[in-house]
Amino acid sequence: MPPINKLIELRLQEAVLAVLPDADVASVLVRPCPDPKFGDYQTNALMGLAKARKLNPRQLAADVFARLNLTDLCERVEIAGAGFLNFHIKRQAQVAALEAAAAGGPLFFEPADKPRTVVIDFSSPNVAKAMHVGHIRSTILGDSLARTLRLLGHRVVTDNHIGDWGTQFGKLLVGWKLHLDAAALKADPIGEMERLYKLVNRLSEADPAVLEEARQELVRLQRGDEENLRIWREMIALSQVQFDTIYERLGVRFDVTLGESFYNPRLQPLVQELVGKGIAVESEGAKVVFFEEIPTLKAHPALVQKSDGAANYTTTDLATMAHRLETWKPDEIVYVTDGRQQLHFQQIFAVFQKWRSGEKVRLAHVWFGSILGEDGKPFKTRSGETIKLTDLLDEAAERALKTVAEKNPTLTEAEQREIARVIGLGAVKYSDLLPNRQSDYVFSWDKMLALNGNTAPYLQYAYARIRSIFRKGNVGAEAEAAPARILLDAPQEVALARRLLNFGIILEAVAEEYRPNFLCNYLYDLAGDFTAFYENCQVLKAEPESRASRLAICDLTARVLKQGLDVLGIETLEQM
RNA sequence: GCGUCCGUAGCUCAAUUGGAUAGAGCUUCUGACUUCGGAUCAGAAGGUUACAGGUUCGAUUCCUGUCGGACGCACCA
Repeated sequence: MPPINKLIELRLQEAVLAVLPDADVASVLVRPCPDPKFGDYQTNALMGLAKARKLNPRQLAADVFARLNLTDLCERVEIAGAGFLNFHIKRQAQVAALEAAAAGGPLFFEPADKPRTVVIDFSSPNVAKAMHVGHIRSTILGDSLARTLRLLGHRVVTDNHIGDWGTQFGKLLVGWKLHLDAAALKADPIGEMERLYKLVNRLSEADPAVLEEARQELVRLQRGDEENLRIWREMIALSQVQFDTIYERLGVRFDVTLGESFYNPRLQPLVQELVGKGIAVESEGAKVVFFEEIPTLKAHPALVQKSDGAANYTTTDLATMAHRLETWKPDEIVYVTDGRQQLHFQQIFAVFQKWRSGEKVRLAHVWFGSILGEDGKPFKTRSGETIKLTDLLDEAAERALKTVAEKNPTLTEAEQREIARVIGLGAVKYSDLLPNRQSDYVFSWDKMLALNGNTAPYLQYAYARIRSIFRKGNVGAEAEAAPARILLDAPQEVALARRLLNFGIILEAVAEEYRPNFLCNYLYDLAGDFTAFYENCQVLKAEPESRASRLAICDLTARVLKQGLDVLGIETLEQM
């Protein structure tokens, strides 16, 4: 059975169409009430419709109300305020939904009726550089969006667009050929490559001849010089080992990893095509696309070929789009990058409009703000270096370990370490996903690892506490909880049930707006509702019928918490 | 100069097509353990949503202006 809100929504849309046959009912949605005193669900869409048609909103609400038959689901439906419809769900309908989920049915969400194919481009680290804190938001956000869309039944292609081509390889090649420390490369390949780059960078600042040499090496690489290609491929391979290690640690998976260099053969034909179609024109020796018709881009033409004849990242991104369209025929391509690239994406989307105006694909730049230090400046080490991702994850686990050892000293050290790993990783991920992605946020170990407030450890604790009930009561969750009849007596039980039922609405909002923070806030609210239930409703010592019902409610809550955290890429623990 | 984003409680942050009384945590104060994990919970205090206008039945949300901040603006990606 579809979720209750969907059933109401469908019938509401039918009723609206009966009253206003030409209305666009896609925007006629049913939402949870902000305050339970209004009911369980509401719609405010009728006021919007009335406004657009200059109708009296209360009258429209009354007309729609007259066509609505919800007696099987709702105890009552009210017209309220300026034209809200408030729906009070029958207790029995809520119970039926809970029992269906407890009996193994879907967990308060259903697969999309129109599955889409979505390519998600995120993480995008650079060859020969350590992944640092700047990569974390893209990686975590992109992974979470991919997980959400997959759970909702969409076809998702995660594509890691590695930075494996560009001018930095001139300097790297000079360094590799003249200054390579083989032992250091073996011990720490990334560290050695970073050292080489910095070294040559310094040398070329002092000596123009070094800079020229780097330029020459780059040209040789671009022309296909055998030795340079070999070295370049080795740098990529060494870097990929590092990427794989970090992604495995983070639990992030890519379906496809194609570096920028993969698209090199397509660049010149692409430029020719753009010029041939009159989309790109020559300007100051370069090939440029102008946007006279777009006010915000009028002053910002896009360069697709530099005056030296080389393509740039705009060209590469366009070639990448073409490849993705041919390969997967996506309904949607999502780019998860920081907000500083907004102009760039406006440009390539606008070029794409001119170039492939027939394509229906939805292009989305899902951008995010910066991570700041406690001083409000970009997050760096004390000495001003960028913070390496491995160091960050190590420190998270270390800090978590201190707390675990203190709170739970009876566990073995191995157990403590595993718990600390999960908590530390969860804390880092959650603190990245919780803020509205477009705002900058201040990085704080103490806040993300706190056991109070809206944090991953708090949610993991809520989960562990539920699991503890089943351990203590010596009941297997499945065995005892599944067949139970559910009773909603205490107000805390009703509130918790209402929250559980809204899981699917939240998942859909996350997928629609690309905002996992909606889910974070939902899970925190859910944990709060559970705690109120936990404080007020005895489970194990309740009368048999009530006990079985409450165990089932506990199990459903645990499952939603686990599923929700999983969508955020965060693991749960049986004990912590 | 132009553009994008932002300005919400002392601090860090929320707020679901514009929606009903703007919510949390931290901090401060007051309480709650013969009860399932006190790694918890309850209560109190804290607001002219930067400012001034406008649109609307209704604005943190949309429009205009001012102030303040971050970021970006053709041959790096």
